[in-house]
Formats: sequence, C-alpha cells, structure tokens
Amino acid sequence: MPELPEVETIANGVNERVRGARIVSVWTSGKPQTFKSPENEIEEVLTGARIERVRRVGKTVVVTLGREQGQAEFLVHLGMTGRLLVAEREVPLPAHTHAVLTLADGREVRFVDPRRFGRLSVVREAYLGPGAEPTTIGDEEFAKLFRGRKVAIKAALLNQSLLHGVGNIYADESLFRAGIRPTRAAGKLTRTELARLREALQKVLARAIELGGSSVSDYVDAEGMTGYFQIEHAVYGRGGEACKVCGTAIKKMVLGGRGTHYCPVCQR
DNA sequence: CGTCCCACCTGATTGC
DNA sequence: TGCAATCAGGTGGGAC
Repeated sequence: MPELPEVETIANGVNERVRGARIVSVWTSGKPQTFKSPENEIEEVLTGARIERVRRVGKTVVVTLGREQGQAEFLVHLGMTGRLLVAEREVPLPAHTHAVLTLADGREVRFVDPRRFGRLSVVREAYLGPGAEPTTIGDEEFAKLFRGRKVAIKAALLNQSLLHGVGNIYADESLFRAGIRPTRAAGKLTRTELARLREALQKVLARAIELGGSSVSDYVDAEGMTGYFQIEHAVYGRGGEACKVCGTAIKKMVLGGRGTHYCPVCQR
C-alpha cells in the first residue's frame, strides 16, 4: 500500500502523538510471517522502552527507543495494506490486528494488516535503509544510480536498493511529469531527461506529502484519515481516461509485474 | 550480479 | 443473486 508520502504522513502523525511516551506492555498476534525478528525479542525490546521519536526511512516507519539496556529501533514495514494507528483503548480492535503497544496513559499503538505483507522487526543500531533518499538526492548521484542499467526506468525507480521509498503510484506519476515512457532503458536516458525525472519525482513526492498521501483503497494515517493526492493523479488508476494535458487515452500495461500507466503522446 | 517471475495474503470488484 | 476470476500503494527468493 503505502509509499514514501504515505509512510511519512503516518510516521509524522505517530511521532506527534506518542513521542516521549512509555510502552508498558506489548501484545503480538503470533502470525509468524509478520515478525521478521522473533516475537519474544520484539516484546522484550519494546516493553518498558520510551518512544524517543518516530520517523520514515524509505517505506519503513522507524521508532527510536530509549532503553536502559541499550540502543534499539523498532521497524514497521506496512507492506500493501498495513496501518499504524494510535487509538484510545475503548476503540474496538480492528480485524487483522497483529501488534498492540499499550502506553502508560492507556492509549494504544496498533499495527493492523489484512494481507500480512507487512513486517515488524527490531534492530540494535540506527537503521539507514537500503538505498538513496529520493527527496534530497542531487542530479549527479541520481544519474549515477541508473548508469549502465538495461532495465526499464520504471523498474529501476521501484528498486529499493537504488532509491528507497518510491513505489508504483509515484513511479508512474513522476515519469508522466517528466515526459518519459516507463519502458525506456534506465541506462539510455539522457542527462537532461534524468534531471527532469529527478525534479518531477521530488515535486510529486513533496506535493503528495502536503496532501497527506494517496488513498486508493486502504491507506489511512495514524488517526485513520485518508490522503488527497489521488485527486491529482495524472496517470495512475486512469487507464482509458483522457490525458489531462493532451486528451489522448491513458494506456495501461504490465511492466515488471506491476500495472503501469502512461500517456502515449506526452511520454516518449 | 542483474533481471525476470512468482509466491506470499485478504478483500473488493468485475464478469459470466 | 452467486460464484469464480482478477486485481491491488510491496518484497524477497529462486531460476537463468
């Protein structure tokens, strides 16, 4: 589900609500694939810890913990349908809840994930993530990521070990705004095209963060509110509809197993 | 190593 | 209406 703007919205929302709070108890569901670290280790590391801050790294929500036993971070990857909610204890637990952190004031941080593609883990060092940060990367470094690569530029944008945080919506939207066909070989884009792509990507991400992300079906923030960037989607989810720039029908194809949307006239 | 494809899940929507 | 097929904001592992 969530890409960089959605994960950032969630992380900021959770941070504002629970920063400084103490975790007094932890419950986990026992569904094995949800837990990348052993469940008992997660419970042990979180119980009694203070939440120092919550931030986004790539598509991961990172909770920095204050503990007498030493540094640790709690990592929440939301997969396709994961939600991280801060709720009063009276609010009924949603179906598919896989972890609940109870805070000293009685509120709960809840991880809910119907499809169970999300993953929870703890690490003992500061988490940096696999790839470069797209919101701040410069032209030089951005261009270097794609040099010599034969894969389609869309597939390269989705590769988290190159750039972390870009997913299917923002790959399609930024390629449209840069006027680049998603199927073009990443290594064959010109310097000008790469500069346009970097700028388009950063503008799209910044605007989406402003609007609280895109809510296509499942996504909500820490308070359960939807985002609004889907209103500004130019191509994603608009197959067959008219291009907002030239009126041509938006095409939808499958590229690297993902639905891919583009304008055959505006994107070359 | 780079690239491709599929499996991992549930739920909503589409089509017969 | 009912039921099966298809499709989803993601990743990771195996095959080549």
